[in-house]
Amino acid sequence: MSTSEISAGATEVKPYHHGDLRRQLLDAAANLIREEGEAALSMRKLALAVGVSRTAPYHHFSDKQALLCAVAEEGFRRFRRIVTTRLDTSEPAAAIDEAAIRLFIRRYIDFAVSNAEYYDLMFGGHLWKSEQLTASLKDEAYTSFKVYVDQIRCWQKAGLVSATVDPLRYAQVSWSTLHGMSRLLIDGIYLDAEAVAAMSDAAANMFWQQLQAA
Amino acid sequence: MSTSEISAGATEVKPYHHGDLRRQLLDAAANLIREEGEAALSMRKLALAVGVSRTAPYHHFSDKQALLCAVAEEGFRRFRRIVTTRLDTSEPAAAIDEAAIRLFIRRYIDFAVSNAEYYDLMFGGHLWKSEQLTASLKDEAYTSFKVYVDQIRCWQKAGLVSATVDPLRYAQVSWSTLHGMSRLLIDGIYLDAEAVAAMSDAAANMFWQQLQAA
DNA sequence: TGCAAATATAGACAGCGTCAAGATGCCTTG
DNA sequence: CAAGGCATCTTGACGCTGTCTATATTTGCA
Repeated sequence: MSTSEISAGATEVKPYHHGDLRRQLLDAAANLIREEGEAALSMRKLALAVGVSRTAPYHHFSDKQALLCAVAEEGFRRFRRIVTTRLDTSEPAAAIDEAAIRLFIRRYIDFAVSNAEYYDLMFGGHLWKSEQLTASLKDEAYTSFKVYVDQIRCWQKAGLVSATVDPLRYAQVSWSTLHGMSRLLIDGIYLDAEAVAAMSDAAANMFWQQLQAA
Repeated sequence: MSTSEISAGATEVKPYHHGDLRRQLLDAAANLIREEGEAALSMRKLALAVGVSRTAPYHHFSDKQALLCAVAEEGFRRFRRIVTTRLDTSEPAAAIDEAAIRLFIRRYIDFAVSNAEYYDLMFGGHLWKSEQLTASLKDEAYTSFKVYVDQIRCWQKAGLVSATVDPLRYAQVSWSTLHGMSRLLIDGIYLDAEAVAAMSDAAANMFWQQLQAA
């Protein structure tokens, strides 16, 4: 029973050239990481999962690292789409109160937890320490942060935030909080899933208080 | 030129039984991780570095995981020694102000950054998600956190901290901030080493404000 | 003295990332 | 329509990894 015999009977013929490998590799990689953890991802398993030989992926990604970078970029794309919707629904820069911050925090944490396989790659040391990360990825990350800082500057100019707040420092510290909560949850150190909402709200309270009077 | 000939001339004889393997493995592991990163640590390189055969370490640690757990435990021991000195120098629970918090934060961040090889293992997902981490390690971590929460409760009872603060939530959020800052620095995402002090102080200001009036 | 336990060793196996050489199909240019 | 370059996919190979098994050496206790 050769492959061609099977193919003749089946609807799928599986041509020599896959045609959509790059896309499918990225998706399969994200799935594998989500289900079995980043450590369990191997190029060989990945190739097997997609149904090609072990070295086929190397025609689309120079490296395992390059593949992981590409997955991370995908993650940043999703991240931007979710987090930048924080203002778009309401007025440009008019509405900023504790509830708005609460919503933003919940969105951030929710993204991190439910897209842990991407978040790990995006903000994990593995890629950032390697010096091999794509320039575009670096830009993407820095831009995201800069947008956050500028947002605060904007609120400050509009008199919605205390003038004594240093936007850069506030951004660094508050992002640290969000990142820390995300990491502790993802890494399984904070286990109490019910407490997430309460923690988020406590953080919102702290941020808001800081923004109002420093 | 056989080994025994060398030994005859040298001061070190290198007996069949090493005698101090476990200790030296732990130290060498920490050094290797510090110098080349956690990913670069292999049991074989470790054995080579200490001067024994590749399987010798398995008589002291059942697993690579078990060895990493032991290194992490060592880290917790150092951590406790450094961080719990926050009050011991001053009065029991009398002195608590922004300066004290600032000092505590700087100590925490400093430990994390200058002992990154331990911090990674102690609070990294690698060990915690694996379900294999030692019970004693888990206890050690939970105890550290509980001490932190109790400290705040104590201050609150003494009227040094606003009654509206929820000690548990505050502890969770503030630890998240410290952990987040540490991770971002260790992972090379926050590169500006000069900003660390400013960030720490900004965090202290935020914590203090929260503790005073919630 | 002798025997079990602790400790060290070499050998072997499957799995990993990745390089090199060869096979196959697609697309363009004549 | 033919030819041939190019992207893609394949198998083979190498050195590295964690760890199992079987064997050797040493220590310490009966």
